[in-house]
Amino acid sequence: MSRAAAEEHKRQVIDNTSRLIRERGADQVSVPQAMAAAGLTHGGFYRHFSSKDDLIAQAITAAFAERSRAMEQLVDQVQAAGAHSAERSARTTYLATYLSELHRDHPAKGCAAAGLVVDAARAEPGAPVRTAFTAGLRNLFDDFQRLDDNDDADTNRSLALAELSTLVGALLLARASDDAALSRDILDAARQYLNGRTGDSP
Amino acid sequence: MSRAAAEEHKRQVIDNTSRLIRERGADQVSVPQAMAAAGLTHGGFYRHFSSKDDLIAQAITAAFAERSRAMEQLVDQVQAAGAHSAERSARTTYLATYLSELHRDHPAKGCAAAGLVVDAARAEPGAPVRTAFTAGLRNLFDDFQRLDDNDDADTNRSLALAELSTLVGALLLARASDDAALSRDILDAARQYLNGRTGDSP
DNA sequence: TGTACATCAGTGAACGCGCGTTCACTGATGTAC
DNA sequence: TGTACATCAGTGAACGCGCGTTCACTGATGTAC
Repeated sequence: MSRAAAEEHKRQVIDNTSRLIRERGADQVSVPQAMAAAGLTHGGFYRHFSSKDDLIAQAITAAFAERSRAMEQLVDQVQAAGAHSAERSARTTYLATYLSELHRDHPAKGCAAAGLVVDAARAEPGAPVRTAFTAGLRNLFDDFQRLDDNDDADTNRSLALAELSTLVGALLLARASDDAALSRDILDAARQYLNGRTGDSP
Repeated sequence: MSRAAAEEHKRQVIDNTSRLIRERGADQVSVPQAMAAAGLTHGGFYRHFSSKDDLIAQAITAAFAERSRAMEQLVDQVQAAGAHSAERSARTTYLATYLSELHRDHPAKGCAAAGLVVDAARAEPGAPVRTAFTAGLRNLFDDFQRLDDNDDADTNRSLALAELSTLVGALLLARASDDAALSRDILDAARQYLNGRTGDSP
């Protein structure tokens, strides 16, 4: 195989792993599985990664990057669809998408913060997994804050931290609830709460 | 050993496991470890539990029950300390305690919903682990709602779902952030957000 | 452009380890008379 | 109250399994001349 092919294989392993870990958690994705997801056997793993932890950290970074690109696209789409107050509209769209049953039921392609927060929380301080998560999270806060920018940047940062906390908490609780009605109620309550806060409604 | 002693051993295994899984996650607590935490060897495990999953489900139930008792005590204390508007005060106290660095740094004795949400979310629908979590969560919502009861019960339930989502999300993100300042900012932002919402201040 | 050699991505077998679970056994507790 | 037996909580060895990691090997790609 060519070196370009090897690079492509590595990219595929990372991308597929970034989905697998959001769905099952890092512990439930083995090295053989991560390699198999890219059509490879496990033996060559250490040509690309220094350890399983190394792969997981890179997969976390990739998950946040993928979501950041999706967020940019959403903003572009809303702005292209015309309309003044495009930013507020992007925010409302983001909330609706984030708190949808689709997002709840498909963690593999979903929010990296929600999908990986516990894996990061349970890692040792200073571990690559944790620093990768923290960097991605900081980026997510910035992206989210940009959705409803206003004059007071400090207030807004604090607001972004709190609102994203609500999004992550609601999504996770909705995913864990083994009762369709309760699960939907949690998503609806969070959407109402966040929209009501700014006087916006879906 | 007497049968009473056996019962006591079982209780100890469940209680210790309920702390271990909140700290490390269910996957990171082995049957030998759970037994050792009660001073036993692993061989006798299946006299008490039908499987590891059975123990985990019971430990989840125990974790929620333990927290529910703590919440009752908090309400009693606030009410005993006198004061009209005792309920609003109980709410503020609960928020401050929940979003404290102490709670963030000690998941083992902390909120069961935050500590176990991902373990439940990753379990199969209908699995004992999930139904135990859901039952406990429903109870937690009820308890929390009672902290700031008002006339409109429906609005209040929705509010309780959203506010608890904020608490859980903020606590988890604060635990995962590998940066002391960011971690504190998240807790502070959520507390401000939730207190500002009802016009209450710490 | 063609040949000779070095590189290295990927394979598949193997390693030691801890997992959940099973089982034969022990001996104190509880029961029947 | 005392004796004989049944129960069963707990022990420790063992099981098959999948894990993360290592390694000798292969053969196509890339480099030097």
